[in-house]
Amino acid sequence: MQITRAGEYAVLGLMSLARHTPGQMSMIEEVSREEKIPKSFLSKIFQNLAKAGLVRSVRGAGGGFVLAKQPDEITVLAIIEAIEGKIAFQRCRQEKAECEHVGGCALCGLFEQAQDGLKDVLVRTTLSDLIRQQDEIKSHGGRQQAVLANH
Amino acid sequence: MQITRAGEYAVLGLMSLARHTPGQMSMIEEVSREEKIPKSFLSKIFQNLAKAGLVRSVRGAGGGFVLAKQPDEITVLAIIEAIEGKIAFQRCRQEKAECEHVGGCALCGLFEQAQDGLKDVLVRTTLSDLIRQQDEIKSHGGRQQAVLANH
DNA sequence: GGTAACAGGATAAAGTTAGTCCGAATTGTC
DNA sequence: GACAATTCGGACTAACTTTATCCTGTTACC
Repeated sequence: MQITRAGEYAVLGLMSLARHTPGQMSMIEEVSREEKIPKSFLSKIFQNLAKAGLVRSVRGAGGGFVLAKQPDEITVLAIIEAIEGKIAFQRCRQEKAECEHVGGCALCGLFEQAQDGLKDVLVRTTLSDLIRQQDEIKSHGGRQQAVLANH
Repeated sequence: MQITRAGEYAVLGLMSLARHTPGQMSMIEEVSREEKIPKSFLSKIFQNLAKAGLVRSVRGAGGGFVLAKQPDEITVLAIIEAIEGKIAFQRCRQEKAECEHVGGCALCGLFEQAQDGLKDVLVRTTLSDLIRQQDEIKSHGGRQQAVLANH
């Protein structure tokens, strides 16, 4: 029951892109150094983000990655699902509506609710929200609790 | 990002116990057959539930397992955490308040929120809620959507 | 003492995670 | 056109987790 590192790195990596001036290319090398993420792993992750249409990649000298959308149009849910696939707690609903266990479907219903609660939080937060929060944390010396910026 | 089978089996197994008259022993064998869960695996799971104090085990002939509390005192969260350990999405908050990634703590804060949203759903549902819902699903021929019994 | 039941440890196969490595393709520059 | 910079894509791997199974030991009842 954890977010994978790949998902975490994806969000951090995109935050790094978002902090740059819009349209400016960033190289894997840079982002990797900035966020302390293994370079070759990050490169794999960005490949998938490109496939998902969240970043645009440009090869060759002077190439790199740019956000494909505005930071406030990219939700954390979209990023995580791009890397980890659709969030799906329960096994049953996916294909058939009934499961073989006696109490199965009551449980599946509950898991669906739980999953929705989770998604709800992740879909309400965008890259720009995260960056704003991060700035606040930094400017207050990190002494305070996490800020709940979205309402 | 999934509930493990062990966690799922634990809930189903306890639902099975809860359907019996209070105080009546159930054997692994029975529950295993009823819920179609591998016997030896289920036995391991119940061992852990016993350690967590959710069931009482009695050895020897005529032994088995009984719920250690009333079904409405056992939340799904308690069951899942007994089997899978504390739900913890984020890595950072656990020990140190700061993480090394640049945008790290903003992200940790978000994950904490998401995790709370999830826990909230799981803690509001007890074994008896699940059983009630299951009865409703069955009595309506399973044609309807999952019932949201808790408010 | 025999049988029924859980306890607990060892083991194992399969799947997932977290990377690494390398050659190929693409682009800009001289 | 040669060369350097950079991503793309696939193969590979080591470690860990999940999902079990099996065997021996222990406890309780008769």
